[in-house]
Amino acid sequence: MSQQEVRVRFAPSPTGGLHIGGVRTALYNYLFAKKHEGKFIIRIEDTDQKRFVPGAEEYIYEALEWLGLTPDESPKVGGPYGPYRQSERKEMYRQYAERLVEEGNAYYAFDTEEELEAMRQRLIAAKSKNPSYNAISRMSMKNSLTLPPEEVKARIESGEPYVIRMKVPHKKEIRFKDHIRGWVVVHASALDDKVLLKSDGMPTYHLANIVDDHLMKITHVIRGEEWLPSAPIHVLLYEFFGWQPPEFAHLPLILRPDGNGKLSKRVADQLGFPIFPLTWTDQEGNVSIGYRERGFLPEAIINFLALLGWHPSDNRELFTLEELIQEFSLERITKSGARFDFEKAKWFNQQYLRKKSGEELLPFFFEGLEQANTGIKVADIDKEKAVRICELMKERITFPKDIWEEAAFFFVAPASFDEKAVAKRWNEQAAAILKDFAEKLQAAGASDGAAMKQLLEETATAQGVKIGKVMPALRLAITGQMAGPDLVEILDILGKEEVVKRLQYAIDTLGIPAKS
RNA sequence: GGCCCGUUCGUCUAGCGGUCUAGGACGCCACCCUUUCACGGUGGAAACACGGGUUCGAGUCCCGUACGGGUCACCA
Repeated sequence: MSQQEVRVRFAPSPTGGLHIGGVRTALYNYLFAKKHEGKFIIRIEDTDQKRFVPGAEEYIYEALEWLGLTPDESPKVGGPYGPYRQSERKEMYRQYAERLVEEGNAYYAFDTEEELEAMRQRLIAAKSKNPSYNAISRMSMKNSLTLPPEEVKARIESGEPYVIRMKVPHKKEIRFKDHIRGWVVVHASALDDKVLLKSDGMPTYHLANIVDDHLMKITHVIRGEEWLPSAPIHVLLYEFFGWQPPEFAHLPLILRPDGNGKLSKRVADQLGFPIFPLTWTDQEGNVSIGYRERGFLPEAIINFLALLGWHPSDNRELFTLEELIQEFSLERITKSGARFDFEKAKWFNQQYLRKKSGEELLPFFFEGLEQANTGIKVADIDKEKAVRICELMKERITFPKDIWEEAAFFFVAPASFDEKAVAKRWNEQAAAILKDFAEKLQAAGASDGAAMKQLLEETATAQGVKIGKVMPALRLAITGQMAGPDLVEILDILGKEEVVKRLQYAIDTLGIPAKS
C-alpha cells in the first residue's frame, strides 16, 4: 500500500442546527485526520433544495470554529478539490449517472408517484417480504429496461420527468470491512434500485456521496451508524465505477438518557438540556439554546463527546484537543450506542472551569452581571477585585456565568438573612461579640482580612469564646447566608468600611437575642 | 415485518482465554478536612442479559434465545 495522505470529510446537510451527534462525528473525523497528519474537510450536502435553510451553513462553520475543529478545506476556505458545496457540483453528477446507464449498471425510470405506490401495494398484497423497486419488480415498471429504446428516447426528448436508478444485481454478496464492526455482509437481493439522479437533475445522497468522496480523494468515511444500511449501496457503486472504495467506520449512535431510541432535539428539549452547540433559531422563530450560551466551555464539550463512545488506552479522563489527537484511534471506538449523560457533561465543564485563571473568567462574570439586570454597571466594578472574586468562586460553580449569582453579595449588601442560619448561629454570645468587634474595628486603623480576623479573635478570646463560635455568625452578618468562600478573603475584598457597615445593619436588624 | 448492528455497575466504560474475589469515571451514600458551602481525601453500595457449546479453563471464542437500536423516500 502506498502511503497516501489521510483525507476525511464531515458532510452535513444545512437543514438546521448542528445536532450534538453530528458534532461528535465531526470531532472523530477531525481527530482521525490530525492523528494521521491528514486533512479534515467540510463538504456541504445540499442536494435537497426543498430542505434548504438559510443560515444553517454559516452556523456549522461557527459551531466548529467555537469548538476548535478547524477544517483544512471547506466551501468557506476553499481547497484543491472544490467546489465543496454539492449544489455547485450539480452538473458533474449527471455524467456519472449517464455513464452507469451506458455501462448497464443503471437505467432511466419514468414511473409516477402513483405508479410507485401501486407497485408497493401490489407487492404487499402478494405478501412480499421486501416490497421494493428491485431486480424483480423493475421488469414490470416503466423504465428503459422494459420500454423500447425509441420510446425511452422519445420520452426523454419530450421533456418527461425521469430519474436514473441503479441496477442492483439480483444475486451478489456485498461485503466490506468496517473499522468498528468488522466484516459486514449483505446480499444484493436485500437492496433496492436506489434513485441516483432525481427528476430535478440533482443527485441523491448516494450518488453525490460516492462521486465526491472519490473525486476529493477521501480515504476514510467516518459517519454515524444510521448510514450502515446504505453502505452496501455505496460499495456497489464504487465497484460499478471501478473505483477504490474508502475505508469505513460507522460510529455508534448517541442515545437518549432515559428510555429507548436515539437522542433527538425533542427529547433534549423535554429533559432540559441543549442539543445544539450554539443557540439556533429556526424559521418559525423557535429558539434552541446552545451549549455555549448555556455556559459550557468548548474544551468541556470536546472532552465529554470524545469519551462518549471512545476510550483511551489508559484511565485518564481529562484531555485537551491536542492530547486527544495523540491518543485517538478508530479501534478504540465502542460498538454499542451511548446514552447521553448531561450530568457528566457538567462535571467536565467544572473541571475545565477550574483550570481557567481569574482573568480568563472575567468576561463570563461580567456577562452574568449584565444578564442579571441589577443596575450595577460593569464599568463601576474594580477589575482587580473582580479577578480575585472569579478566582475565589471558580471551584464552587459549574458554569462560568454563575459567578455573578454566587458572588453577588460582594456588591449587594444583604437586606435579609437566612432564617434557619439565624436561628442556629445568631445567639446572644456571638451577637454581643460581633457588636463589640464592630466598634473596635471602626476605631482601628486600616485593616486587611487577616487583621480583622485577628481582632475578632482577640475580642472573642477576651470573653472566653473560641473564634469558631463567632465566625459563622460573622459570615451570616456579612453575606446573609451560610454558603460561600473563605470568610477572611471576603473580609479582605469587602474592606473595613463595608464590613463595619454590614455588621451594624445586621445587629440593628437581628438585634441581640436574650440569653437563653 | 425484512435486512443490518449491538448487549459488563443507574450512566460512560476497561477487559482483546487463565493476572477478574471484574478496574476507572459520573451520579448516589458515609466519613474525614473545615468558621459555612463547595473543593479535596478516604471508604461504600452497584454490572459480565439468558441458554447451549468449544476449551484443562470463558466477561473474553462459536451458536441459539431474549431484549435494545438503526434502516427500509426522487431526505441526508
